[in-house]
Amino acid sequence: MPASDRQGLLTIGEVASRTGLAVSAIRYYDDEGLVAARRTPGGKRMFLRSDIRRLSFILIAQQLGFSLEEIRAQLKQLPLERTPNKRDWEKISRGFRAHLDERIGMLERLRDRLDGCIGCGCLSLETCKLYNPGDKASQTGTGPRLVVQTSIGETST
Amino acid sequence: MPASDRQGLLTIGEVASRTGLAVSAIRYYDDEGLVAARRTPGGKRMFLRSDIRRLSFILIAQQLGFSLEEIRAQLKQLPLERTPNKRDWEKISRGFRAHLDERIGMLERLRDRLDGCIGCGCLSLETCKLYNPGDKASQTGTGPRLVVQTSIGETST
DNA sequence: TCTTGACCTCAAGTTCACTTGAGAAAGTAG
DNA sequence: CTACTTTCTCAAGTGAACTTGAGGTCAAGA
Repeated sequence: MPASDRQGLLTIGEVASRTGLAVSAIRYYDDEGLVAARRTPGGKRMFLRSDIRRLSFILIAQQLGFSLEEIRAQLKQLPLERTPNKRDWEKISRGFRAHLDERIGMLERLRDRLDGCIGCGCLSLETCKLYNPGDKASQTGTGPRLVVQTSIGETST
Repeated sequence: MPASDRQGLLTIGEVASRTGLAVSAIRYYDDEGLVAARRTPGGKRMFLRSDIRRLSFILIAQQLGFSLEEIRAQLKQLPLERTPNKRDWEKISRGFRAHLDERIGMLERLRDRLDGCIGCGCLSLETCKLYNPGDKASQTGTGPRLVVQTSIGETST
């Protein structure tokens, strides 16, 4: 029997063409636990329609610069084995929105600073404190710490 | 003679502690042509003070998700061998600001879309057209194309 | 002069997010 | 049943952005 028998489940190829993702990428996300495909007796992956939503979320969050690790943390709030409901998604999207706001704020702060620097004609990132408020940045940590910090590690809710 | 003889030039170690970058990273940027250190007769890298500015720019732009390749393109507008002046930096920072605005706009659009989805309680990324306006995204290109596209490839000025 | 620390080069290793390839099995169309 | 497409696993490769390590040099202080 063709596609009608499969209880609304989708093959990896179908999911690929629906999301625009490569089949290999979807397999990778499955291996990494970002989605949880079930299997046919023959061992083929079958996806819930709601998995498309998960994958969409992954794509968008990635575009925003979140790592798969961070995205995985967000998605952990969703049930893997049942279709997520309203409440489930609301929780995620609220947290996501918070991160968006944070990121927008960071870019705006940077832009405004930059405006100031253009205004004074220097773009002296040292002087304007856009970068490395304390000069000796190397003492404050391993990597460089900027004013524009991101961090999605902990959900601040 | 100690640091006073060096005509205002900085060693790689000094640059590292000033910028918070690892020495190895600075060497890498030098190899990649993102900065252009001169050398002492003995072969040691010496940097202009203005190179700190270049490196600061690299750091900030990276935080915003620009690749070294893209950053290199921006920095190409600066003279490598002389200390960049007001005008030089103004040009860069204006282009940079444009990219910031673009990125802020993209995030705001996404946030507003997401608000709508939270409002209707679905976060149906498919339905809400946040992602893949035409469903069959795979036909519109190789990778997934989102509403939130970035691209800094061509400077639109 | 000797020693120490900062610096050098070059090759190889690392992490992330995948892709590619080989070889095999599953499922569908005729 | 045959042919063909899709899918499977597993290993290895890719590119970006560095880091690490080995082995050697340079320069300033005791």
